[in-house]
Order: sequence, then C-alpha cells, then structure tokens
Amino acid sequence: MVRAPCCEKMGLKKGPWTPEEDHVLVSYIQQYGHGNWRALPKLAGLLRCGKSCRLRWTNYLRPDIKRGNFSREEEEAIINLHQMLGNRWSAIAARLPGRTDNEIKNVWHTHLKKKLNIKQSPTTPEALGQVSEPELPKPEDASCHAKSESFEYGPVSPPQCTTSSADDTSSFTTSENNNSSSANMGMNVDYEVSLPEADESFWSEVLSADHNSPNELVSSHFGDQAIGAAENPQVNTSMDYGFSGSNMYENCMDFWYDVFTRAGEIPELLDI
DNA sequence: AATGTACGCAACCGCCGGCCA
DNA sequence: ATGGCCGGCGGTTGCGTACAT
Repeated sequence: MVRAPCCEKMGLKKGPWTPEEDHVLVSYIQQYGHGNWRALPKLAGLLRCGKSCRLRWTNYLRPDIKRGNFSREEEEAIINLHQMLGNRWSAIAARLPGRTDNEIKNVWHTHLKKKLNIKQSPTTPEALGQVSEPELPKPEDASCHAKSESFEYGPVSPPQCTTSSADDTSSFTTSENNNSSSANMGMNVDYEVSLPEADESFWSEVLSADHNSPNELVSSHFGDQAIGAAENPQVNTSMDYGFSGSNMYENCMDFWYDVFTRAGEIPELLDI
C-alpha cells in the first residue's frame, strides 16, 4: 500500500504559521470543531495540510496549553516518568496537564538530558560502584503497560531506601533536611515511612480490579502509613487518579509512583 | 560592532495502527 | 482479506535568537 505524502499537493504552505493563519484556524475550530483534520484546511480557507493544522492546534493554539517555563516539579516529574516510560512522550504528556508531547520532548532534549549528565557525575551511585544501571531504560524495556514487564530505573534518583531481608520491609526516610532527595524538592515533607515490599499477591489483586478504592487496596497490604505518605496535603492523593477497572493497573502505578516520589524515593519493589 | 557558534523551539517527516468500505 | 484514509506518535530538521569571541 503506497501512501501519498501528506503535503505533496502543490500550493500548500509550509513553515512557520502567521498570526492570521492562527486566527483563521482558531476561529474555525471554535465555531465548528475539528472533526476531520484533512478536510479542515479547505473548509477553513487555509493553504495548509490537515496534519500541519492539527500539529499547530495541539502543540500551540489549544486553549488548555500551559505556556511558560517548566517548574522544577514538572522537570522532576518528566525525569521520573521518563525513567518509567522511556521516550513515550505522549504518555508522559498525559500525566502533565497543559503540556504537549512536543514540548516535553524538546525540554528533555535541551535541558533534562544535560541535567542528568550532571547528576551522573562521580557522586552517583553507579560511579561509586553501588548501582549497576548506567543507561536510561530503553523504551522497550521501560514499558509498564504489560504486566509481565518490569520497571527499570536509571541513576537519576538513586535509591536511598534500605531493604531488610529479615522483616521484608523497604524503609525510607524523608524530611526537609534530607538534601539527598531530589524528587521531593519544593515539597514540605517531614515524615518517615516504612513499607513492606509489594509481593505478587498485591499485583494480582491490582490486576484483578475487584476492589473499588486504591486506598483500601494499599492500606490492606501495607497499612495506613502508605496512605499517609500519599495523602501529604501538598500533593495529589490517590483519589485524583480515578481508579477504575480497566486502567486499575496503570493507576496503581501512578499511585505508587506518587507515594514514593513524594517520599523522595523510586520504589525498586515495583519490579514485578 | 561584526562575526561565529550554540542553543531552543516550532514545525515537518515518516511510520504505524485503527477503522471502515 | 484487502486497500485506503485518518489521526497519533517519535525522531529530526531548520530557523531565529542569545551568547561568546
């Protein structure tokens, strides 16, 4: 099957959009919506291909786009999500309201990659011989959508927890004074959390989706401390995730991701 | 002030998968 | 089952601007 390139037709304009074109596109979409991108430019009177219109709208003109620099929290979120998801920019963008995949991709390539290189200086665990995970996860390795696949974490947020084989408990401590925590910057956290490791039964229950509340699920397995970690008032609680049947697994991932990043930690226990 | 270089960002390109006739 | 259309995605490019020399 051979497809003609999107903008092969002669006469279609390329390159930067003018304010007039923007106005035409916004006015048209506000009035009629964008049911069919391919037909839209003709109907709106634009000499652009539908793909170009769609990109301009989704990456720049959409009213819900957050403009301006990324906050430190957003940058940390991108770094951590990238560790979990790899180069799945759209998936990362879905977790950052108001940000587009294109924007996140640009920020990653221009700012955050450099930041990581700095963080991977000789003080990092792998440089000290503590962790042997020198590369960021490849996208195929980082997928968290299949339950048989495992999470892999790069060296950005080196684990600070200690796992005790005696009581099967992962514990970690955070506080305002803990400067080694990079994931909770700007957050006024001051609590200690000790959590047992998530075992197979936990994840099978997650996947079975036969419960209604993530709090119930986590609490029944790990006690109220885990909920307390997640319910720090300065960050989202699990309730924000709208846990429900089909996306229960991913939502629990989000929940745990928040629980641990809030505590300045990425959970190694998420290896399933 | 002029020129060269590096950087950031918007936009494009090509591929893929879902849907439908 | 096949082929075409369409939207979405990730990778890449190229222009404009900031900074350095």
